Amino acid sequence: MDNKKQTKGRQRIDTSKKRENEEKRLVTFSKRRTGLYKKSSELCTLCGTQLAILIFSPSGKPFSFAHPNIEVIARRVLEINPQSNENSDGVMDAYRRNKITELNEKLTIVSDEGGYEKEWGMKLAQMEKVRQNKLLCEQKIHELSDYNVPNMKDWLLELYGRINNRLEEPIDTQVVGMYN
Amino acid sequence: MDNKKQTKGRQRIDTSKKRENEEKRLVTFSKRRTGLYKKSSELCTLCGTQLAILIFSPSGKPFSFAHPNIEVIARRVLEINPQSNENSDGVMDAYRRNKITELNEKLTIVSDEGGYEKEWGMKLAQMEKVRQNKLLCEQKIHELSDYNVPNMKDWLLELYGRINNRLEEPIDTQVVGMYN
DNA sequence: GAGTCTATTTATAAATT
DNA sequence: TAATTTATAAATAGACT
Repeated sequence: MDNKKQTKGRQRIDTSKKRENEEKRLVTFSKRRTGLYKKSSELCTLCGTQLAILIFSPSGKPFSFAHPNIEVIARRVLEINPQSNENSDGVMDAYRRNKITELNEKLTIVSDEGGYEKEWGMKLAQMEKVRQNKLLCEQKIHELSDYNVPNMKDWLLELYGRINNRLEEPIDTQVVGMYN
Repeated sequence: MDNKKQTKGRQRIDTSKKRENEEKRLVTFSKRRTGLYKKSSELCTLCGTQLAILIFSPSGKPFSFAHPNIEVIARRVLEINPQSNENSDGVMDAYRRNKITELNEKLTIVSDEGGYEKEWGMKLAQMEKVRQNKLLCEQKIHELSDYNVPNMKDWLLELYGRINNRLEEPIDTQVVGMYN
């Protein structure tokens, strides 16, 4: 009889460093991003939370995921009753899951096409450009005296500033032009 | 010999509906949020992406996670060389993972204490209040004519609007007072 | 209520189609 | 170049501390 295993199955990878093989890296990005959306969706459903995720690929392409609203829309598109009590193992549920995945892809495309997220994508890309020169957290964050932060960039900067303030050894920071 | 199994082990749960037992729901929220942070962190490390997550618990308490900057700070705190090539299975790496988890918790606390995210938390809570009256995606989104969206709330609204525009059967939406 | 331990479910790396 | 398959790694529900 044929006891030879057909594949080596899942192999352990080092999650503490970047995958250098570009092909593998792209496949991993796609698979794990999908997995992250699923986990996020489940967290929201199980615990009744709201959630938003933004991912910027190295090229600056933005991906996003939000819950529960995408789910609400999915139910609408699939004509599934919001209070449905179907068991998650059923055939219909597998179908639903696929549809939701499709819809998430559509969400990404839609928001990307509109150029809407490009706005943020560009801002982050600019930040990244600066970061590659000098680490962001080594730059001074000042003039953020109130908490009425208007956008993602400032939110992140503010957050880092706060962490920085709590470090035993404060990081000597200074602002370098963020937009050039 | 004692063949009796000590526990029933992991049991399957229905991920298509909210956990009704509050104690279990809180445990699940804590465990899965941690898991989501880990997955997010790995995605960023493996694929070289930037990522931000916002989670609002039903009570409006905000949690956040951002990468790679938190990692950069973690390395600093742990005095680990950024270009370290240690294998992820090593003892030191387990230690590092724990420290990063700790730091993520600190991040949440820090940003929460400052009242910074409370701003958003309140906005989302207000949105939620409206949503419970009438689903958000059933409300009209208008006057968002440009893409220079100033905050999270508008970003979400804009996103939903765009999805809405692509649906075969447009949702008849209208704005209800968002802040009362 | 946070951490540990099983047993099991779930995610996914690599191969394959 | 994107789906499917296989085998294994990783996450986690429930019980216990």
